[in-house]
Amino acid sequence: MPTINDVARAAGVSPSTVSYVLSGRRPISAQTRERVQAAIAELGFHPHAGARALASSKTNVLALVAPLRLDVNVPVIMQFATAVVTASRTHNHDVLLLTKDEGTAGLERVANSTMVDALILMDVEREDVRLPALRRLKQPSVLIGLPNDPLGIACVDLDFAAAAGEALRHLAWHGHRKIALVGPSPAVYRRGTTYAERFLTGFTEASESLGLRTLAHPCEPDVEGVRACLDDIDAQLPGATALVVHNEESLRPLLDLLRARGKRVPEDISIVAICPRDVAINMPLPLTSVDIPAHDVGGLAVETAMRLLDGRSIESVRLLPPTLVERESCSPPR
Amino acid sequence: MPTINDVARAAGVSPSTVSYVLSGRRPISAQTRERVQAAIAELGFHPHAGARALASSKTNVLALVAPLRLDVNVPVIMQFATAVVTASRTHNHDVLLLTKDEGTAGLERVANSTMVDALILMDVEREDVRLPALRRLKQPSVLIGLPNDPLGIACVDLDFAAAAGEALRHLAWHGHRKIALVGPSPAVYRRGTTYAERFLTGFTEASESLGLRTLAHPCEPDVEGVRACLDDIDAQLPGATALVVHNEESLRPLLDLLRARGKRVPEDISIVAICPRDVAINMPLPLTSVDIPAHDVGGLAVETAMRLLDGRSIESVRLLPPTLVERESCSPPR
DNA sequence: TTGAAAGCGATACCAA
DNA sequence: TTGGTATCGCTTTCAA
Repeated sequence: MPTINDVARAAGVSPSTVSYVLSGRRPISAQTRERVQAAIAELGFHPHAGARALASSKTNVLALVAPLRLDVNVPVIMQFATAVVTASRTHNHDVLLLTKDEGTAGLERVANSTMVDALILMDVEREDVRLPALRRLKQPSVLIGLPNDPLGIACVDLDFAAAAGEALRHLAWHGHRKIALVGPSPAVYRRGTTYAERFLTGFTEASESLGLRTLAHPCEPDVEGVRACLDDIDAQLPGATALVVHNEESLRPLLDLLRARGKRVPEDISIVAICPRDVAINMPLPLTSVDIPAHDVGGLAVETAMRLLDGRSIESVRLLPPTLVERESCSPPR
Repeated sequence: MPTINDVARAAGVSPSTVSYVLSGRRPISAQTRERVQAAIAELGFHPHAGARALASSKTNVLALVAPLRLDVNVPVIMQFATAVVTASRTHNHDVLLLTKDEGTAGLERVANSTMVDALILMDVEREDVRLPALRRLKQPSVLIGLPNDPLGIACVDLDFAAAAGEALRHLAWHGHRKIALVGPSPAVYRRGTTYAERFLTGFTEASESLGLRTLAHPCEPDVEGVRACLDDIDAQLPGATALVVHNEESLRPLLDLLRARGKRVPEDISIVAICPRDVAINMPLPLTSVDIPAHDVGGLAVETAMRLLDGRSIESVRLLPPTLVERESCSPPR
């Protein structure tokens, strides 16, 4: 492998000149630049990442901490990861993938050994034990999610409270007054990722301000769970004409069950789902939905990290406004 | 951040001694070791990854190239990734995540700039254009999958041909003679990942050697696709008493449809699925299945990379034997 | 506009 | 069993 010195020699310049051609941090005459670039191309020179990191104190690598369990919503996780990797590349950074189960130790390891310039964490919990450690690192971090006390750490996420508002407003506009929320499983609430409660809070508040009769019910994402959930809703909010479904995995069994019970969507019951676009589209009936914009959120996380790295200003908490897209699962109640 | 020199000074030894305490590549007296370790702990010393890489020509990082599209089987991809990261950590390596869409350029970038010691690639195609580039790299690579000409590159995967054999043998043992294969979508065959054809080949061969009447049919993984597939099977192999389903996403719609048509599983029709364990288990009816052992395959890929890195011998192609687990979807035909 | 040279922080060879 | 030190390949300051 040729080094910068080989290139310098071949081009008849000094190593520093080669470095400056590469980095553009100094004006170089067109002539010299061309000679250097020719030499680089000819020799097939590629700067050594480790040497660079050592000399410049920059790795051009971001750490991405993902929950690699299967009990969370895998496709959404994957979308975040894709977005983070893609966005990182546009900023000339690579991504080191860590699993959440390495916990605090993993973060400290990669940060303290200077493997990464910044960290991005997914699946952040209410009282996330990793936050104190993050605050101690010399690298900045960005959370995808919103813990109770984000002090000193940048956070980005969808505005789930507003998402609930959007969903209810849309249904209310159609004339629905009795609306039930099919929420995530109790396990999700217990686990302490705050998006579930933020959604619930938004749901409750919007319900009041819109003067609706509503019921919120958690739901296990299998056939039995959905059945139980629907039964409870029938019992506790009889005559409900619409559902807000904040539980991606429940959608299919839910639709199946409604069909089995002879309830047509949207004629007999309207549905607004909170889920990624492609999920909403690929249901038997295209669902009106509030998008979970994993791609945008991931991109924003990277953008935020970049700003942090070059000292630009950031908003410490950035919640993306939700977008509701009408499809075919909502109509006025009969 | 303290350096190795700080530690050396604090412990009253030379930097090289600290290095040897860290690496264990030289005998150190218990006394010295303790002094050094105390100094390390006290100062909170962490070796600088870049400096290490520069001096040792080892990064302790593996590249993992994943297809981060959503048109492939996302949960399985995720399982591979999890397995690779986890296994890497047990070998004291980290994982740099690349997307397949960066193509050959991405591989060359991270390899030539010495960001990684080895590469692991998923979603390898029959005539994968990346292979020639891989052969030119100074780092070794391991493929998850099996291209046409793997010459010089290590490959690991499930033995899909044997998996088909297992499935058919199990059904034949139950007494089935007319068996249809619900295969992946035509797009999968077209795309050129070879697992589909390897399975098909195994299916055909086992069918002959067992003297069965079989039909293989691709299947789009939505309701309409499954309906069309079942109709074709009814027409072309009337009286089939069992299905082998090598199409994870089709499983649910398939089961739904069979139920809708009044066909009970396994009383009226037996099913063997080829899919990850958890998918088979979480169906309405626990399915007898041949496991896709993503975790093992991922672990084996890392293991192979490690052997390659320290010059131990490897088998250039390693296909894991399939395991069939009996659950509740098979019985003798009526 | 360019060059010279001092680091960056480890490893590992050569000595003792 | 330990120490001294050249070396890895680049960046960046200081000088010209």
